[in-house]
Order: sequence, then structure tokens, then C-alpha cells
Amino acid sequence: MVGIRDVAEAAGVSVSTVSQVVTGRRPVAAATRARVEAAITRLGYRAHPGASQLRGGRTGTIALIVPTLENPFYPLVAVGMQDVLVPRNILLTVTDASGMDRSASAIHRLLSRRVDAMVAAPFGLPESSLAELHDAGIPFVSLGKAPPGGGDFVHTDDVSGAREVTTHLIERGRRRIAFLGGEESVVPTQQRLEGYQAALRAAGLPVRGDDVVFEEYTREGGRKGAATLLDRDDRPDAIVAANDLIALGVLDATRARGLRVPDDVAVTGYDDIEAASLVSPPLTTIENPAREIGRACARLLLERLDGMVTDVARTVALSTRLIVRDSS
Amino acid sequence: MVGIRDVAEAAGVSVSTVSQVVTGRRPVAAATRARVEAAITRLGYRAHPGASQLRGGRTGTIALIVPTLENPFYPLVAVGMQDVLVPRNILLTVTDASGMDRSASAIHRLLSRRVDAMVAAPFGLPESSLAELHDAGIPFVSLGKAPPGGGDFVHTDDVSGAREVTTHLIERGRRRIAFLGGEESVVPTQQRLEGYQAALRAAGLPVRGDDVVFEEYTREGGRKGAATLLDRDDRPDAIVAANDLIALGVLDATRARGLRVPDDVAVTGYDDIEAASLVSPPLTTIENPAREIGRACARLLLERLDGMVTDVARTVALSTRLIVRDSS
DNA sequence: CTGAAAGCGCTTACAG
DNA sequence: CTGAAAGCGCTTACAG
Repeated sequence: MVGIRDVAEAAGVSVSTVSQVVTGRRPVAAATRARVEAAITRLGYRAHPGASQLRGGRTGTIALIVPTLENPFYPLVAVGMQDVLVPRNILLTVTDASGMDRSASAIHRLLSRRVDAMVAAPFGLPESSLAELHDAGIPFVSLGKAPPGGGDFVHTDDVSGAREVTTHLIERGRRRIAFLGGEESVVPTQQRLEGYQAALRAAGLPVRGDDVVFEEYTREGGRKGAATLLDRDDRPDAIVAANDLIALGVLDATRARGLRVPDDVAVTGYDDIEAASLVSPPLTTIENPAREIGRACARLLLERLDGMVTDVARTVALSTRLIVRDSS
Repeated sequence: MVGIRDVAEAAGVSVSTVSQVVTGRRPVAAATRARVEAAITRLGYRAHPGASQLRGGRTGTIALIVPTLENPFYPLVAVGMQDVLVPRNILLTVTDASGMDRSASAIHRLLSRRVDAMVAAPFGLPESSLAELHDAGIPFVSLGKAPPGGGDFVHTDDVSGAREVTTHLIERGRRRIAFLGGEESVVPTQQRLEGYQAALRAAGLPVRGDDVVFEEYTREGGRKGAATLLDRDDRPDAIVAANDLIALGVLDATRARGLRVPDDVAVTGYDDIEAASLVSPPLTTIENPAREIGRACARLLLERLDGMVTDVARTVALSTRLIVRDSS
């Protein structure tokens, strides 16, 4: 293993000087720098991250915690973060919290590893984890939900997205529009519900409690919720699903019942995952810019790490886009 | 920041003893251990990973490099690795190599970070990177392709999978079966091609060079390849696509030409990504156990890190499964 | 612009 | 079974 001392010797300078060249934290004469750099290349020197960390403080690692990697939305968030982090030579570690007993333990684990900053979708996180996160004092960006104690926060405007897709259904002549959400406790669900209701009200349509059903954010949840909505005497003529996976489940249910989409019932999704355009009929949905979301998260974090921002909590709201396909 | 010294003081022991309790590398009297553990809990002590690393050697981080995270196969590999690594408190860092100029730089970057071990799909990797990897002397598992210099290797039996799906088409009465691959240079392509040819030969069918086309492993690649195959006078009555994304592109092409699937042409995929069951008609394909693959990779790595295995290169071949749907 | 020296928080021989 | 001390490979005041 070649260390900083070997480089210093080879270049005929002190270890301090080598360190300055490597970190760039102090000006070094051009000639000296050149000699040091030559030695580094020749010897194949790489700084030992543990040692730098011990003195310098940072690990150069940022963590992302997602509810699941099986929803293709989240890998894309990771890709967006990498877009920003790789040029800065910061490592990204992604944790699928569903694999852990709960994401609380993921946070604890990551904090023990001294990650420099963290992004997490804090759905269902216990207070104690949020507190632990806060005590750690590292930059944190919340994904999709305003952090309880305040703090940086990236989301898409779910209210407006859901309003847009619901309004689209109204314009197409639908009058009895149901809402099929994922977990009710989760903020995006609440916001999408709010947008849906706002659109109904704006059109002078009644907002009926029994037209709103909550299940899980999965295809199976969509099947179950659709069963509730479709097996009634007065079934709705449209279903606004709170994400694409749910909408896919709704399509399964319509197929099983011999209902035609959109003739008998229109169906819309949310996110625009790849499957949305593949299913039959292709799904009308709201594009949720996952990769952009990832980029925004990483940028917020870096600005804090660089000390360019302090105190003020910032919110980045990314806009969505209605994508009309054949299901509506 | 509470350090090992604070714990030692609080428990009335030496720092060595605290270290032994934390690492478990030396027996400690039960009573002493209890006092130390109490102090650790009370003070909220966490070992500093940089310091441990500096002395102990390992970073507790394992890297996975994938060609892309947009193919849902790869996030699942990551999830499988986490299944094994999380209980061992090892961090996984996932790199999407498409975001980097090339995966060569990803390897260099990760090696500089002193990851303990690495998994990579070495498609298109330059010799120099493989050499760098070898020089680093860390455990390495190759994904889907035998590493040129020999070494651990996890894959599914692509030859047998492709033979199985091709045989299935023959049994359904197809006689003129084309193969549409991704990049020709890549080993899975070659193996799937081999399986396809073996099935034809076994059935006494001719193996025709012009029935084999190579494009990219994307939906767009499938569209282009299908155009080549379908716009001929004597078009095939079935297309074996080398992965599901390609098959989805083939379906696009059939739709654009008004061809019925499977009546006019049967189409099969490979991998069984979620979209395969969603597209219309649902795709006959070969299930590729991504999560199991991830688990196998992590296990191989851990066995090396634990020193349970030395020298011998090991190969794990996971079996595939034919899934018959409506496209064939 | 550069160097000598202290020290970051641990682990690990070494000694008892 | 436990402790005192050296040292891992860096960075950073401090001094010149």
C-alpha cells in the first residue's frame, strides 16, 4: 500500500505539501504541485478514506432511503441523485426500507456509518427516528412529505396533478368519479385526494365520501379497491387511482368483470412508470419527474454541505404533466 | 461527540476493554461487559467508522455496478444483495454505470473508496479496469459473464433458458423462428443465441443466418430489429427476443404493421420484468430470478470476506423458468 | 510557499 | 481477564 509518505519521499517534499496538493485546500507552487502529481500518478497513490475522514470529518457518502425499489419510481430517483453526486465524487448508498423491519433501523444504521447527508421518504417513520436524525445534525431532505419539525423538502405538486387529471375526466364527460388511494395516512395520498376533491367542487359536482377508497400502493391494492367500487349497484364511471400500480390493479379488475375501459369506466394513474404505456389500454396518467426529483434532492444537500445555505428550510416543488392515453 | 474514551471513563475500564466489547474480538468478563454496554447505551456511543477502518482495515461497504437502473431487473438484484448484507450491517452502494462516461471510471472511483468487495456486470469493460480490480485484491463477483481472468461468477443458465423458450415455440407449431438479440458482443446474447440454435437443431430445423439480428437491449432496439425481420417477403412466424424490453419493442412493431400476435407472429421475451405481464398480449418469457441472483452474489462475497473460501473460482448458475402467456 | 509535529478515534500486539 | 502504549494514514494549526 502506497501512502502519503511514499509520495512525499518520491517528490522530495513534506507530507503536508502532498496533502495540500491532494485536497487543494492551500495554494502550492506550480512546480511543486507538478512534481507531486507526477509522483502520485507514478506510484498509483490513493488517499485512504478512513484516515481523511478521521481528520477531515466527512465520509463522502450520502444515503437514500426508499419505501421500496420495486416501484420503478424510486430507482429513477437514485439515478437522478447520482447525476449530481458522481461529478462531486460522493458515494450514494440506497436502502430499500421494506427489507428492514422498519426504516427506523435503516436510519440508525446509516447514522452509525456517519453518512454526510440523507434523503428519505419519511412515510410511517416514528418520531424517535426523526429526532435521531435531527440530533445527528446532518443535512436532510424529505421526499414527498414536509418533515414534521420543518426542513428541506422536495415534492411534486400532488394537489395540482390530481386536480388536473380529475378535471380532464370531467371534461370528457365523466360525472361520477371515484378516488382510489394508497395508504390514507401518507401525505401524497391526502394531497391527491385534495386535488381530486377540488376539481369536483370547481365543476359543481358532489363530493361523495363513499366514492373514496383507500388500499395499498400496489397492484393488489388496486384490485381490491376496484372490487369495492365496481361491485356496487351504482358504480362510478371513472376511477382516479393514486398511482400507476393501483391503476394497473384496477385494470385487472375491470378485465375480470368484463368491463370495457374507458367505455364503461375510465381509469387514470399517477407517476407514468414505464408499465403505464404498456398496459392495455395504455394509461392516462400524471408524469412524476422521478429523476428530476432525485437531482433536486442532491442539490439541496450539496448546498448545505457546501455551507451555502443555513437555517432556512427550503421547498422544491416540481411540476407534473398530464399524459392522456386511451384509458380515459 | 462521545468517543470510546468517554465510555471507558463512565464504565471505569480501559479503552481497550471497551473496544473488545464493541468488536467482540476478545472475551470479556460478563460483569465488565454489562457495565460497558450500559455506558454505551447511556451515552449513545457509536464507533467512528473512519477510525475503525484506519486500524481494522475494512470499510464495511460493498459496491454493485449495473449497466442501468432503468431496466427493472437490476434494482431487484440490489434488493437481493441487501437481503444478505443488511443483517451483517454492510452498506451497499449501487452505481448506474450509464451515468458515468464508462463503468471503468466507476470501478476506479469505488476502489479509491476502498470498498471491501464488488459485484459488476463486466459488459464492455476495458482490460485495464479488470486489471485494476484484480490488483486491488478485493473479492469480486461477475454478473452474467465469466470474468476473463477467472473468478467468482453468478449467472442464470441462458443457454437452457433460450432453448426452452424456443422449443416451446416449435411445439406450438412454429417453423420459421427468428432470434433478435441485444449487443452481439455480450455473453448473455451469445448464450441465448446458442440455446436458440440448439433447439432448432434438436428439432431438425434449419439454422439460418439471416434470421438472426442484433440490436440494443432496449425497446427501441426491439422496434428496429423487428422492422428488419418483419419487412421481408418471407417473414418469420415467431421471434425470440433476447430480453423483455426488446420484445416490447417487437410488439410495438407488430402493432404498427397491423400484424396479429401470436396469430401472424409469435413473440417471446426474457427476464419476466413486471411489464411483461402487463403488455398486450401478455408476453411469454423466461423468468430470470433477479433477487436470487443478488442474494447469491452477496453470499459469494461474504464467504470470501469471512475467509471461508480461498483460491477456487466458483460459479453459481441459477435456473430459469418458462412462463407461457398469450404472445406465443 | 513549505515543513515538523500533534492528534483525529480507534485496534492490537505486548505485558501482566 | 484487563490495561498502557504504539500507531493506522491522514489533516491542520503553528511556525518560519
